[in-house]
Amino acid sequence: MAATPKRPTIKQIAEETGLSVTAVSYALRGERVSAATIERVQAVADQLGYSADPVARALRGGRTGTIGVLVGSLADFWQQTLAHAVQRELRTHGLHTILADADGDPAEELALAARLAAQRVDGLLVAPIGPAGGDWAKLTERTPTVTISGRLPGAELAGEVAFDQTTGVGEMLRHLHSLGHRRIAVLSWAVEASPDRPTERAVREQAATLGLDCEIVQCAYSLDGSRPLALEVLERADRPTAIFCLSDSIAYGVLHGCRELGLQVPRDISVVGFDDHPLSRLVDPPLTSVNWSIDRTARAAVGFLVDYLAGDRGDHRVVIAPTMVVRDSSGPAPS
Amino acid sequence: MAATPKRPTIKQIAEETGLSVTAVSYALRGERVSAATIERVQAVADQLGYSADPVARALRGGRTGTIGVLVGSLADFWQQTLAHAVQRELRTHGLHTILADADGDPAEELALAARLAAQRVDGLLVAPIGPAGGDWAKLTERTPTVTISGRLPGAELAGEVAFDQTTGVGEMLRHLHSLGHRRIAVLSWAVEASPDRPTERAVREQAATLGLDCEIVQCAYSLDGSRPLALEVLERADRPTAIFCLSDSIAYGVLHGCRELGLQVPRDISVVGFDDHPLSRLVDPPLTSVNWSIDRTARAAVGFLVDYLAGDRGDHRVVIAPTMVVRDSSGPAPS
DNA sequence: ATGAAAGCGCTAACAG
DNA sequence: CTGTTAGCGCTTTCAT
Repeated sequence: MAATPKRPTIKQIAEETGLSVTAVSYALRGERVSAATIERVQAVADQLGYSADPVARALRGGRTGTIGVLVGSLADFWQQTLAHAVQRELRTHGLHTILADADGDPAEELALAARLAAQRVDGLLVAPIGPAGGDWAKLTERTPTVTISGRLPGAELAGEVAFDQTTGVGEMLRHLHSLGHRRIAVLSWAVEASPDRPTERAVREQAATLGLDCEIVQCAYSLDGSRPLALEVLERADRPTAIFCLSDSIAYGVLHGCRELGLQVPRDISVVGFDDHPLSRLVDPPLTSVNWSIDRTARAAVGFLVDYLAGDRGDHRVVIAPTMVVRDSSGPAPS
Repeated sequence: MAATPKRPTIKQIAEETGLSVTAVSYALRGERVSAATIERVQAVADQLGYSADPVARALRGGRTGTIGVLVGSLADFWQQTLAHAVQRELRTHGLHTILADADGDPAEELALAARLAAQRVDGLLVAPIGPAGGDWAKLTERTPTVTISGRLPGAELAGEVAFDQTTGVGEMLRHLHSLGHRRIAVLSWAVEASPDRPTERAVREQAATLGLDCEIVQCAYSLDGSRPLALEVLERADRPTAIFCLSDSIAYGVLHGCRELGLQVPRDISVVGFDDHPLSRLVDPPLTSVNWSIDRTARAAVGFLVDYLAGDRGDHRVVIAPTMVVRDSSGPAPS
């Protein structure tokens, strides 16, 4: 370890071949120099096990072939899946991924994004937690950025994948309404940190229209975060007849809580989610949710960024429509 | 975007303050220079929104504060969770994470690890797919590496978190044996790519001891990967009475397949997993599995690396013991 | 206490 | 086709 047999450099190849570093640099990239030189250089490079130093390249400027992916919270199963899908999609374009996780803290997002940019990522894919704080103008000016379901104040975007939250929320609330539910608890994350999330606004508006009594409850992300809260909500005297979780991960925690309390879903209470994680059809009972195709989302987001990097400044915005998926976790309101 | 208002550099601060870059460099790190200078420099730095360029630092040498995390496949839910846990743990130590995903391809692992090293990560956390190929000696010599459940040929390790696969497999097979199962299909991933995985060896040995008829079946990772295969296995004339999945994600796909075929678990067939993903207690039926505490694993792995980086070359090896978790997906073998 | 200069590995003008 | 030179932003001798 301390021995540090350093990695081979372009300079060594230059010495070995008797060429200048410049010539080697070109040869390695197959430019300008003669075919014979290219071959000779390649041979030495292979033999030395040379590969260009990405850090030096990055410092010099130019593309790094790496994209920064920033997600709101990897504690959320759906976002885990999204991150994987995005990464996979990037790979099909020959791009590497650096994944960063704001871990539920909106204040952290800008700092993390800045750090990714400082690492010279060629572009940024951001799935923000909520209305992120800070001024993204400077950052997005220098680093092409595509957002996934969220806004970045001041940002100049290379692309945008929006989710039609209004329709999604509307369909779900109408579904619950049609089942006779009138008092509904809505579990959402990061409410305090970013109080004006469009999803919650949509909930309030649609609830008003339908005449529903919706209480929005702040909730930690994820399974373990939502369970204790769910217990609290479930044990109230005036327990709601349905719980609408703004992420399936939250719903999982609620299902867990229901089980602990001996509550039958959906007989005693309905529980629904909002992103349709792949496992939602396998949990007990299968979770009613709203699907936003992860594949389409990932493909669109990556496509926008790749197009942009290729110089295409076309129309880079798409709205993903929700697909309501009714399963067994929602049923008639108990009378 | 092309306008490129570059990020502030140390040089700009030097000009603003009338100092030399050297002095500024020291001042920013609070070294050598006078308190007054430090303050003056800080003020200008803050005002300019300066932060050190990590790329330049990396090129120069020295620590980058970033750790590379390499996992075998992010398509696997458990590994997603592990990655998150590790990342979180690193963060408590003030370390940043670059996450890379071999996506089920053992041949890719060494290349990805090399790339992370080239990015000047301070250390590497590797959860390999199976007996990885290639020679890790050179890499691990230069970059401190901790493995999580797996071996790296030739590697000189800064630490090792091993899983006691033998005991884990043994307990599960004995559990199935005691329920009367004799013909068991074992679904594993990456069998072809790395035929001698210790887990599978353990399966063969323990099966022989118990007199079980265990067939090891190659299986793509994850939910969607295992479902078609499961269907194939389930529709055989001589269907096994139990399916032992070497990862819970695989088991989820099998459960899905069973449902499609109208097979009741565990009445018609038992299905068990092997890593106890947090959702395994929530699926239908709750999955019998073997738990390797993710938190302990993450904490140990990160702890080893941090210790090592701090100069502590103590004993950096731990074996995580399995905890058998019997739930409802395993029952008596159908007669 | 501060500054000048070298260098990390690579690429890109600009010669020849 | 190939070499010289400069420079990306930072840290670190070595002087002053």
